[in-house]
This record gives sequence, C-alpha cells and structure tokens, in this order.
Amino acid sequence: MYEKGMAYRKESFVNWCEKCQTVLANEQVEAGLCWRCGDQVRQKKLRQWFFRISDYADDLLLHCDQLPGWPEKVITMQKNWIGKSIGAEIRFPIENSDENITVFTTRQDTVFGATFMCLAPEHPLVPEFSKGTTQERIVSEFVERMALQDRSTKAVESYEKEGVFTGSYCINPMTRRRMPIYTANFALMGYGTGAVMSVPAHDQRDFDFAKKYGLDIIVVVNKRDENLDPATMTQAYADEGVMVNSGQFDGMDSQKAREEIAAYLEKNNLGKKTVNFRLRDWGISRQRYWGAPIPMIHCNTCGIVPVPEKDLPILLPEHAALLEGGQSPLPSLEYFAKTQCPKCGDPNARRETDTMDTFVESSWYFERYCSPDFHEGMFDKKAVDYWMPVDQYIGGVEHAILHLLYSRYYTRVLHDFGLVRFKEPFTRLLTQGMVCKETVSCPEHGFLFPEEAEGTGDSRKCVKCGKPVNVGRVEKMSKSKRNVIDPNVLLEKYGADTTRLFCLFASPPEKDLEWSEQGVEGCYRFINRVWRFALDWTERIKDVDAFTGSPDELEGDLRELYKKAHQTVKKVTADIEDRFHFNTAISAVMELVNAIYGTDLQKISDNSETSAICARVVKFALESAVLLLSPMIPHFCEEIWHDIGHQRSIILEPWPAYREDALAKDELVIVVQVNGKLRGKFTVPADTDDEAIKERALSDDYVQKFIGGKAVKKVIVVKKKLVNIVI
RNA sequence: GCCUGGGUGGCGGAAUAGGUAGACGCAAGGGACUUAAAAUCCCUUGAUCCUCAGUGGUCGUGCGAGUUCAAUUCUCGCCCCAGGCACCA
Repeated sequence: MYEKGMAYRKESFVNWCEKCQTVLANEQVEAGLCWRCGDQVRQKKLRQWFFRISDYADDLLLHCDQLPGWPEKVITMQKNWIGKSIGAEIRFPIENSDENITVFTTRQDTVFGATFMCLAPEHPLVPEFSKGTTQERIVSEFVERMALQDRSTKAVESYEKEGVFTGSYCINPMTRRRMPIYTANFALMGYGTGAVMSVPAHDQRDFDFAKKYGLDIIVVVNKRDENLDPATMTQAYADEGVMVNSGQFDGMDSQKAREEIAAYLEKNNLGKKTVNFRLRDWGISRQRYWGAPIPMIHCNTCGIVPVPEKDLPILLPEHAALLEGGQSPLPSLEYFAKTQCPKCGDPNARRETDTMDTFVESSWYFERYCSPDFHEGMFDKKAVDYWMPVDQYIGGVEHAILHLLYSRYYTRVLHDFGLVRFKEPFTRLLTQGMVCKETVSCPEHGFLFPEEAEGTGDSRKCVKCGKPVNVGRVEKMSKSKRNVIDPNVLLEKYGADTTRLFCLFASPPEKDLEWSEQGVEGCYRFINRVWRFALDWTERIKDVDAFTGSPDELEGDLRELYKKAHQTVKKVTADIEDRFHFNTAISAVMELVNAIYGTDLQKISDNSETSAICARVVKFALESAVLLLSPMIPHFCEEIWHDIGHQRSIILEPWPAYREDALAKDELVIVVQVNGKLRGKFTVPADTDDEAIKERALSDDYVQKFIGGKAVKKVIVVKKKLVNIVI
C-alpha cells in the first residue's frame, strides 16, 4: 500500500497525558482530564500513518445503492458519514501579501455576503497572521487554550462558539471588501481547508458569531416574498431565495446563482467548482504495545523503507516487560526496534514501533478465515474465490459505520491489487441490536460487575468496601464498563437449549434489549411441555408413518390440527428466512404445541375407527414442531427425534415443507365496524363472496342498533376481513 | 450539537401491504390435584364507567396536530431513551 501511495505519514493530533506518558482514547478523556490520573490532557502533534480511504470516497458512496441486502439505516449512516458535498473552492487574497486563503463552501452564491473569515485554531497560518500585531498574545493564548480542549467532533460541536481576531485581513474577491480574519473553535482543520468564509446573514453559526463579536451582516439572498433586514433578523436565513447586493447576479434565483458564480470564479481564476467529502483519511497508527506492527523501517540514508515481503509478517514480541506508566515498550526494545535497512544494509535502521489500529485486521479477517492455515500470503486466493463474499454477515449496529466502512474500503484495496474478485465483502447484512444493562460504579473502585454490588435496587453496596454504589444509565454491555452478564449462570441452571431458546425468544435480533432474565422459566417450561407430550405418545407413534396427505382426508379436530401444523411450518419458515425473527417463529411453534394439547386426542385415539389416523396426524404435528425447533434447541430435538422412531440424526433431515392445500382456513371471521368502531363480528364459510358478507353485516341485529335508522352513506368491504359501515 | 434508530399492558414483546391493538411468553390473582410442597392443569388479568353486568359504553400504542371510511402503521412539530461521531472495538 505504501508503494502505491495508499499509505502515508502526516502530522495529526492525539490526546496526550503527560503524567501517564500515553495517548488516550476519546472515551478515556473526561471533561478534558485523564480518566486514570485526573491530569490535564493536551493535544500533542505526532507524525502518524494514514490510509488514503478518501481516494475511495466516491466509489464507496456510489455502491451504497447496490447493497440491497443491507438495512436501509446502515446505508443512510454510511452515506452521511462519507458526506459528499458539491460546492466551490474560493481564494481570498490576504491583505499586504501575495498569498491567499482557500476556503471550501457549498454556498458560493452567498460569497457577496462574506464579511469575515474563520480559521481553525490549528491552522498553520494563524500564528503568521497575528505575528507582530497587537493580537499576537491574545491569539497565542487562545490557540494554547484550544489545544487543551477536547477536539473530537462531538465536543467541538457542543462548545459555545468563540474566537479571536488574528490581526490580519483578507479581501473578498467579489466585493473587494476587507474581511477580518478570526480563529474560531468551530472551524475544523479536518474538514475542507480548515478555513470558513463567514456569511452571517445566511449561516446560523456565522450569525451567532457575528452577533457575539459585533461583525457586519449583509443580506445577499432575500426571501421570495419578503425583504430581509440585518438589523431586525433574529436568525440566519439559510434557505434558497432571490439574489440581492450581489452585483450582476442580483435578481437571480440563488440556486441558479450557485452555478453561475462557480463558473464566474473559475473563469476569472478566483476559484473552482469542487467536491468535498466529510470522510477523512484513516489514521491507523497506535502508540501501543498490542497490535500488529506497521511493517516499515526508518533508515538514516534511505528514509522510509517497507519491510520486504519475504520478511512478513512482522510479529509482535510477546514477552516484553511492561513499562511504568502507559507507554508502549516497543521503542525501547532494542532487539525489536533495531534492524538492518533492507535497501542499504545500514545496521542502525529502526523499525516503526507504532502498531496498527485493530480495525485494520478486522477489515480482512473474513478473507483469512477462508484459509486459516495458509502460510504463503494473506490468504489462499482459491479459497477466497470459492467462499467470498460473505452471504450473510451479522454484527452489532455499533459497527454500522466504522468497521463496515473500513471493511468495504479494504476489500476495494485488495480488489485493486488483484487479490480478490469482488468489491463488496458482505452481500447481506444483519445488524443486531445491543444488549444493554445499567452500569454500577463505586466511588472508590470504579465500574463494578453486577455481582460486585450486593443488595437490591438503588441501595446496593460495593462488596469490596461497603460504600453505596452509583447506578448509571442503561448502556450497551462492555468490558470497560463491566455491565456484563455471565451466560454460565443460566447454562448451569437450565442448560444450553433453554438458554438459547430464551435469548432468541426475548426480542427480534435487530432490536436493542435491556437484559432481564424474566421469562427464562417460560422457555424451560415450554421445552418440558414438548418433552412430556412426546414421552406420552412415543409408544403409539414411533412405528407409524407421519400423515402427509391431503387435509380433505381428515375431519374435525384432526383436520384442524393438521392444518395448524402446515400453517406453522409456513410461518416459521418465513419468519426465519425473510426476517430473522426467531421470537415470532418460536411463538408460532408454541401455538402449535398449545393446539396439540388443546385437542382431545384421547377421545379420537380411543375410537377404534380414528385411532390409527390419529397417531399418524399426531406424529406429523409433533415432528413438525421438533424439526422447526431443531436449529434453536438442537440437543433436545435430536433426542426426541430418536425417541419417536428415527435412526438418522435430525440435522440430516431437510427443512419441513408445507402443503398449499392445508393452509386455507375453512371459515373466516368478519369484523363489522360502524364509523370505524368495532361493533360486531361473525363467522362465514371461506368461499362467501363480498356481496353476501356485506348483506350479512348490514342485517346483523346488533350492528343495526348502532346504525339506529340513520342513512348509510357508504359501506367499505375489505376482502375476507372487515366491513365498515359509514353513517 | 450532528447523523441513525427506538418509545405499545405490571414486564419481554405481537400486529409482515392503512383494516379486530395486546398473539406468544413472564409476573400477579383465583381454583383443581396433593396429607403437604414441588411439578402439572384450568380460569382471570390495559384503564375506566354503568338502576339494563352485556356479543355493554368510553378511553387507550411517548406528547400535540393533520390526512383517511379506518392510523401502533402515513405527514408535520415536540419530548424522552439508545447507538455512532473517526484512539472502546
């Protein structure tokens, strides 16, 4: 990737704790302080490795619409994350200089209204602009203060907008107006060019900023039916409208002006039309011990040299002594860090000691899984050609953006290297909801496992020190927050089948779930219910063939039971195949089992005429239930399967099929509404036509009571379901 | 703050193409069986109102509007909860 320009180094900022001598993750910074030692965290500039994912932004975006097997919400999130916006780059000449500031904007139509400029505090020009001016100290203090602030997107966007004048001016290329240059906390170095042309009349952020610092507001887009007045405006007008105060563009529609102004800028060499992405290049460097080493060598003579392919992979030394504080031991491990330059042979070359973000490995592990024992490269191409792409990928929604986007990107890289034949790694995607639970923490011992808090409810105490615990909000289970449950407790008490059934029955998989063990008893009872029935009937059914004929050969309760079994097969099949909704699949089987219990089988069985057919229908119903349950509670089903007369394992059985002629109901329940309110219901044979149903509904005594002699305005008949009488 | 979801009985959830809200299960209450308990089985269970206790009335799917003969489902506005926001992975 390095040789093809897909991996490169650049400077970027990290959260640095001086006391712990380590880089902190955003979640490890709490209110600007280190979560371990409470020391001030500051932004430190480091030279780090990046992957050029931005080269693939357009392709990743384009193919979002070619993933029909992915949930819509994930597609939307990825599109928004990539954040393609079409706009223009505009160059603003700096006063008393030959240099320009380039900005990116999607609203070049408002350029005539730009009255000041804002640069990100990290922008390299900021110190230059203030140098030698009265603002120099104020600016450097501001920049220094910003360096102490959390600069994550989340934090930056929640700060109150503030900034300081740098002491310099630039010139609006369209109006020749002198624009003060500010540095402001809402300008992001990572987006666009790190500079924002501020148009307070038509951007809320700029409006707030201008009001705060008394900067000029000029209206350049009027509402179509109203003239805006900067003096009375209480908020920015960001919508489309009619151009004013914009020279030759006056009177034009703002949408059209956007095109025209872009063309004008380009023609007059003041800027150009351009596309910008929100997606930033992927920083893969980690200054940590655990992680795959980045296989690069720094040589004093040759510069950066990749480790030759024959020496890959570079393995992490597994027994390094950990250092005081939190820094990685790799740079100080001479046997690891010191190496020979593969190019010039210099024995004093140094290995790169940054390791890779673990997202790198999770971006291609699925390819590796196709040939885990392969030693001649990343993976065996033949195996990958055979197995990949993944037909059905399953993962938590928390991965909807990063992991899934990185995997899509990395697959493209492999594709462009000719290593794989596809661009998209996952054909169908199911994003599971998260299992959530409240967090519990002790003022002294931090986050506690649930079993480390004794007592009940809010009066729980820490088992280590007896102090009352703080019960936090419900959030996704995680190792770091310790709000986790050990499945072994359930496994020991109820066994694997009950535990599996319970987890599947609790809710559909894509939904978040707050963990609770209420209901596990019911699953245990259900399994036992099936077991008892099978046991009761084993002798009568183990040597007969299950009935599989037409329902017309049956009558009464047996016919009903037989149909119910077929209907259940259809429902369960659809629930699992189309929706992955195991909870409703299980309730359908529960209904079938209830129907089996609810049929007076003893009576039918005792009658010598019906006894034989009864055993065969019972066998079909029970077998259907067991087959349908077998993916969910396999051990239990295997055992019953043998008990009721089968030699071969149930896992070798095909999935049950249903008969179309056994699905149709013999009778329909028709609901009657008067003005949309339920007023009655009746049963008709399934082949009754709409007209007859309508007559029956209108003549119903009870319904007539509600019509009360009033004129019927309209009667709506919904096929096989409902009649609504409007009066 | 921005993006994406979600909100239905005491609880988990169902309603798959706008058409009977509450399937299935838990919990609770009552009963049967038992010397007793466990297990099992049966019944009741959204709220509320009623001199006609009924195949009863009214209300009810986070809140407020709207579209429709009909809205948990569609539209708009709001509230709350969760996930993501680029170094948790």
